[in-house]
Amino acid sequence: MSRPTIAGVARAAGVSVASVSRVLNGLPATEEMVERVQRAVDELGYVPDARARSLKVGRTFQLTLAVADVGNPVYVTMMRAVEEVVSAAGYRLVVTTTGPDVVDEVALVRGMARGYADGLLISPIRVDEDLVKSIRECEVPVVVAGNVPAKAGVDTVRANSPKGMLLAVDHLVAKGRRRIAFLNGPADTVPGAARSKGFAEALKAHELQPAAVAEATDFTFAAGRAAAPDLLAAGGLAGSRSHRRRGGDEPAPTTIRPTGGAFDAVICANDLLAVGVMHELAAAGLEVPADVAVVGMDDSELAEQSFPPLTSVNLGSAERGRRAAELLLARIEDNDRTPRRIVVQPSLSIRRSTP
Amino acid sequence: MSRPTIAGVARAAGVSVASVSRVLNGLPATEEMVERVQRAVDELGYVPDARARSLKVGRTFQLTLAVADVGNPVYVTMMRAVEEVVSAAGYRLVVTTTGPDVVDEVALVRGMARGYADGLLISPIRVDEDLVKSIRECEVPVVVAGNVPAKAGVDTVRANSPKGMLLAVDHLVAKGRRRIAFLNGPADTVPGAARSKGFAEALKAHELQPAAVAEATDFTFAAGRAAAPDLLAAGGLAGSRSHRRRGGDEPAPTTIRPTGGAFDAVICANDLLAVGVMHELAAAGLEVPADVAVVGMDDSELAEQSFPPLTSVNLGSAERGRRAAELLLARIEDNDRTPRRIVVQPSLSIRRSTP
DNA sequence: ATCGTTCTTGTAATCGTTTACAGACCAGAC
DNA sequence: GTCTGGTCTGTAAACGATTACAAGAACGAT
Repeated sequence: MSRPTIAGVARAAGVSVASVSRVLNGLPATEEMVERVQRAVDELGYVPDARARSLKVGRTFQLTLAVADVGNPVYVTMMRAVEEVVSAAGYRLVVTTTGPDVVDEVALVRGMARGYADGLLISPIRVDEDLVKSIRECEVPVVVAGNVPAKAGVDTVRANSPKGMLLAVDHLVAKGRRRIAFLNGPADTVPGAARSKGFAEALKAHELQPAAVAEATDFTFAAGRAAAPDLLAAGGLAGSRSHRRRGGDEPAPTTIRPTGGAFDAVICANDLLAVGVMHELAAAGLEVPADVAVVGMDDSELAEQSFPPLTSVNLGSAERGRRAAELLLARIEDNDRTPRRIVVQPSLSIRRSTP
Repeated sequence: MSRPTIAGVARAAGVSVASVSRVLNGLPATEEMVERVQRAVDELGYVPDARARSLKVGRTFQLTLAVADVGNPVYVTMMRAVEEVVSAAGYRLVVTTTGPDVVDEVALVRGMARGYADGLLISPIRVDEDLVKSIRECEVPVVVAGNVPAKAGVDTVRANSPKGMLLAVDHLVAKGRRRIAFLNGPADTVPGAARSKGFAEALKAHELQPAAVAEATDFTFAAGRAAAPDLLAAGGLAGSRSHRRRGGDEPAPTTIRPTGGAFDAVICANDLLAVGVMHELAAAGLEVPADVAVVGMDDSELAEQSFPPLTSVNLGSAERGRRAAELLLARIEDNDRTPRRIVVQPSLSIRRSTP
């Protein structure tokens, strides 16, 4: 036997479908009516069909969060924050994953027109013309967690990577490190580009030259490990298992060897890369932070789980999630409001991977 | 202007809605018809409404995966495997998160009757009568990744925790460890109960007594850290910063001190707990694996990311995800098949946290 | 008793699709 | 020329809810 419909309930209660619908939605009705309907509903175990309902009322009370890589712990922070806000507002949150390809994201955004959800929260890793276009034309409200051109005319919440980079460099310099290397993710991604620029600016602010720069093929642990040898080689540290050990708190020598020299600190574009690098540093016989200080970005749960715990730039992922969710709810409420562009300020979570 | 409907397309193409629907669904039509419809669709940017479609055909072509804790890396392994299988079959996967409370899970299962998806894949952390009942009565096919009574009459895919425990103990014993401690998660959970039983059996098989047992309040990193002091105290290792150091490969002394003695190995009910414990061991001045060997369970991405990399019991999360997804697809195909109960065999991923 | 309010309930249209059914058309066979 | 059979297309009825509108009931005021 198939599941009961509102017509079945109406029949069982001896009333009309309209009445059933009304009591179910809390519209005024006599006490007796409420009671009869309630009984029939309980008896049949009736549950209204969300598809039919949303077809009629034009809302699904679902929101979609699209993330590129479920394996990246920064998303769990963000997801938790988003979930909290939207569920408090009476929405269900469903998460879908796009691949690293921008075409998947475009397909997803276009697909929103099918009416899966009332809004979309997307954190694109790569952005191109197509994606911007699809977002602008999207049938449902979209907010982007990340950097997208203003002309897209869409609400955005983004991090301040350059400022975050500066915090990291400030900290390292204050601890006496001068030969700072940088491991980026793919530079053709939004965060990759931002962090690359930020790193250059931050070093310039301190009148330093980068000690070494490398680019991983992905924002993943494996890519971080794979890229580390290049970085070590560029820094003249490759295979230096016999690298001189210094006492923990003794400041690094101040002789600044510009680019190409050995480095005493490395900043990584996210925590996964940083943890990957730390593994390779250990394998090369280098100690963190004594020989090389390591700074990650995102301040994800992984940062405190790693060993040594990772000093990491907190780019406000929880706050970004929260603000983005709020923007989305506000836009669903009023689609004519002018798009906001929120920038969340970073902070530095200092842990033991830096002196 | 609102988004176009099939009627708008029909008007623009000068044909009937039925014809539009037919060409869109690839039913036979003349070449000219196909071409006219196609043109109108492209011109208007028409995208069919999934709600209306699924209301009529009774299928959404969506599958739901419900996980308890997005922060647990074991789920990313599983999620990836599930995603692969279901997307190959032409379904969208949406992920929702339940809390640690069984009432949330019951609500979710009941809610499936609203027609959000064609099937549900759930990995419940706690199971009670209500949950079993709600699963049995669920309107859409459900498969459970985890252990649920056979009388629930539902497809399940589960791990073999006792066997996995045995692999861990075998390995530790082979390396000369005899005083083995155990950090469990909450014992009132499905995995907690299974692992507790498995640990006891595995020790018995080797005629050993547990060196110490503790129970964390959750399967999380924080809970692992919080529970570690108890474990160390129970093992007489509390605050033993001056603990005697042994050479790395030298076997532990064979004097077996039964329960209450210091331990030289600890098995943790999942990887997060294990990493939490490793942090506390380090804080207590103990070295892994020289002083204490550590074994995790799940063999999640975190196991290889941790430092030292964590020896972990692979409970087959990827395979479980894959098999569970296949069962779900098969049941959607034919809801009358008799429920299968698949058990996935474990293996041991040996890394550097054990000698 | 009649009228006009107000409150409650039922009838039927609607949301955007799919699809059963019937009608139109055409070709070939007699 | 008529009939048969086969395509192809259009009309209209679902799917399961919400809701505008109308009708009926109750009740007090005149």
